[in-house]
Amino acid sequence: MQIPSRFTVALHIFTCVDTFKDEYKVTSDFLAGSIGTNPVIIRKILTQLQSAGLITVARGTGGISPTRELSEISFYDVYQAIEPVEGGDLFRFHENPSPQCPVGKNIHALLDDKLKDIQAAMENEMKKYTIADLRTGMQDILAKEA
Amino acid sequence: MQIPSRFTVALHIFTCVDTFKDEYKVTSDFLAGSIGTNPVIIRKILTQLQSAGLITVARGTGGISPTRELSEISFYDVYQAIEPVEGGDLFRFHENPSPQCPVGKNIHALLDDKLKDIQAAMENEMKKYTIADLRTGMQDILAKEA
DNA sequence: CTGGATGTAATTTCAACGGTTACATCAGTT
DNA sequence: AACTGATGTAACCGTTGAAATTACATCCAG
Repeated sequence: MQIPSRFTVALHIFTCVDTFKDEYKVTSDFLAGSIGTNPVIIRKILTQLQSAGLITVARGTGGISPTRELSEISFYDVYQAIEPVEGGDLFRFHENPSPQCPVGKNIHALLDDKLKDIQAAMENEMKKYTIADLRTGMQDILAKEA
Repeated sequence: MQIPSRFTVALHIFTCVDTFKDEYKVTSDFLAGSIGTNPVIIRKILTQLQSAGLITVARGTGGISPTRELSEISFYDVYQAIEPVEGGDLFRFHENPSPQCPVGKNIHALLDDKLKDIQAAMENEMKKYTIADLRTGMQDILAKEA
């Protein structure tokens, strides 16, 4: 099972907003064009990013603004904003291990900390990258193209 | 989206096989009882573990045996055996970024290596744990219970 | 050859993702 | 005040995959 494309779409949104903020009015329609999807999909993701306090969205006129310095918005922040899994467990656990079985009774105690370690390793790596990296990375790419 | 419970089920299977190998005949029915699911689910997972070369399963009489030392079977080995995603990408990418848009055209170049880093961090942590850790961990738990 | 076990196809249920239409709401502009 | 263009959101659909279940063919030790 893969982490849904909402995550890469959200990163794409941040990159577009920063790249085009002085050049175009970056609306959900504009973003949908760049990303290749439906404006409603974009708006749903924008709503999630708003709820997480990462951006503000102006109604009526349109316009998306990050609420903090881009270097203070990590991939992990975006991931947490986008992923609806309550509890935040990366690994789904089978729900009915037998309480009669010595192994079934203790399998959670045995696995939980290890699974948390693995998840933490991923999340810590996510914290190392920020939207500012996307800004500079895209600027480099576009500078080389020109 | 969560990684499916097949993964924790597979780890549960390995733990049961090791814990009960001298005490019971560990069949798919037996395992289904401990795990709290259907024997066919177990058999499908056993088939995947066989295909990956991690275990052998005796037909007719039943019986499951790891093909290597438990310390040589990592969580990552199990994960790879169980997860059917071709290419093995953890992050799903939106499929139609616009080739007309400067950002859309370059978003893959911008993100791919970063996503790979994050995935690698998770997988490397998975390689640190082995089935031998489950053996000793479960033995400790059961020793304290007694 | 028979009983108990695995292998596997077929089907069902359920949930989530992504897409789409439709419409209410909002905020500048004229 | 009405218009215009944008966001917010509900409702629905199609597809996919997970997990469960039934049914049956196949295998092999005793």
